[in-house]
Amino acid sequence: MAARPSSVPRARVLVVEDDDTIRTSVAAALADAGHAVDAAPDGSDLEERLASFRPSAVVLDWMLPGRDGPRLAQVVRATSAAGIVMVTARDEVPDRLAGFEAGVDDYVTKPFAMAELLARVTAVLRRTGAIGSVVQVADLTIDEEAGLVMRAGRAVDLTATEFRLLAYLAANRDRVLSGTQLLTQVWGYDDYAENLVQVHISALRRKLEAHGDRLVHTVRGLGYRLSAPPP
Amino acid sequence: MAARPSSVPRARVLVVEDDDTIRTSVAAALADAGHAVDAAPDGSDLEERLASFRPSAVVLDWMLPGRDGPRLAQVVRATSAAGIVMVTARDEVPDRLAGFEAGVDDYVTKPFAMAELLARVTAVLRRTGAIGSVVQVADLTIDEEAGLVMRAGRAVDLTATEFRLLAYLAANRDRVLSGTQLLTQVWGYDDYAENLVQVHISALRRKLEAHGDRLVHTVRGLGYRLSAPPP
DNA sequence: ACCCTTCTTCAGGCGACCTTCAGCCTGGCT
DNA sequence: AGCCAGGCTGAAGGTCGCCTGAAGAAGGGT
Repeated sequence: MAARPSSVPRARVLVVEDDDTIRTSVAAALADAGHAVDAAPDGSDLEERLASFRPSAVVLDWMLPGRDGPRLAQVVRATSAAGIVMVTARDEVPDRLAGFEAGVDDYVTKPFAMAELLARVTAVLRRTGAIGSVVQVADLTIDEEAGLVMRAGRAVDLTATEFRLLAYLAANRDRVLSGTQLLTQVWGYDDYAENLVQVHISALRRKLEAHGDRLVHTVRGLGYRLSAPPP
Repeated sequence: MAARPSSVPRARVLVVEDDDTIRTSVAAALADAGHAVDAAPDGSDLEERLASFRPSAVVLDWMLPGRDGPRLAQVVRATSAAGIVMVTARDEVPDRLAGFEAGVDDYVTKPFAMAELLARVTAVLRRTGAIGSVVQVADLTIDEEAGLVMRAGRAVDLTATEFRLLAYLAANRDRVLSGTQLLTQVWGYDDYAENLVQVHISALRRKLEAHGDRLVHTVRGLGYRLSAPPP
């Protein structure tokens, strides 16, 4: 297997599959793609594994001894934010619908190409935010993984808090986020701390909008929103 | 189209597909599922549609006249946070991989069951956290969660009170709401404050009907009603 | 131990928004 | 046509939320 570039993002992935051959090969492929992998033949100790291993994605077999796929999918969704990729031999439309109803993010039928499973797991990881992706808003570029922010081709120097604030705004671009929401999500505070958010928004604007239009919009009475300026 | 309760989860979905039959049926199915839908036969004006319609998900054909799927997928990812569901007739593993490399979230092959496409779009919407209560009346779209109001594809800037007023009218579309009712439900006032409501209705109309027909109708002696203009 | 950066709190000032008022308009009735 | 109640809207005052400079507090590095 070829050495992979060191820039490939890593995440923790849990594999639950009773077929030994499939389980080990899937686990090996995921590990080779740079992810940390945990594997189990059934879902008997799923809760514990979720709690200790804290996976960002779960590859789940549909037919399992003991509790089956749908039940387990609900457990995963209820107790973690992990994405779920269901793997199954059943390939009828009603089966797939049942899977999506149970809350899975993707559905792959056996036999499958390992590369495709990998691609789908990667897509789910990207979407759940487990992989820091590059976000672009107008001429603003935010590279979460590298911790880099650029505006109109020029690097912008942000403090740690400012960066987290901007990253959260970017992850929810075009949506209004209230002060309380920002405080809990960016700072982790439960109670509302006056104008803490205001001050940091202000600082962010000063740096971000030094050489460009307004990107952080305030929606009076509601909160703030990151979006491209109107033409 | 059947009437639906306004509490059903909804979002904005853009469909780009050159086959007229498929495009209209997909658009209809999505609309019937309660989503606000925009559709285009090709990706020529994709940027504009993304900027104005601000979809939370894009259903994208792989083979399109002009710029093709992968190119368009990259445009979507670079300039918006929308999830992407690729629809294609090509069903070889390398094709799928190319799709995922381009950054799509899911991949459906023709022919597909409409229910499955819906399920996959829903899964993507759920994962992107885009499901909220979106209400559409004629060419007016109200996204309560994002705090967004759009008329004929253009964002409308409302104050907090105007937004609450419109949201309440929309939640009770096609029903007449008295001044007192609006005052208690939107303002929380017990006593009737003269023409407070009138003034705000007036402001709402000025902004809403700047580029379109009348949507807020006054029913003399009874109150106001939000409904599509007669054809 | 000191300094420097960053985070947080405080207070003043400003502007947008809400509300009221007054005059004009519209539609329905006689 | 004329009248009248109800509806509409421009203008103005006051309030409240937001912005920002400045100073204190906390953490990290030398």
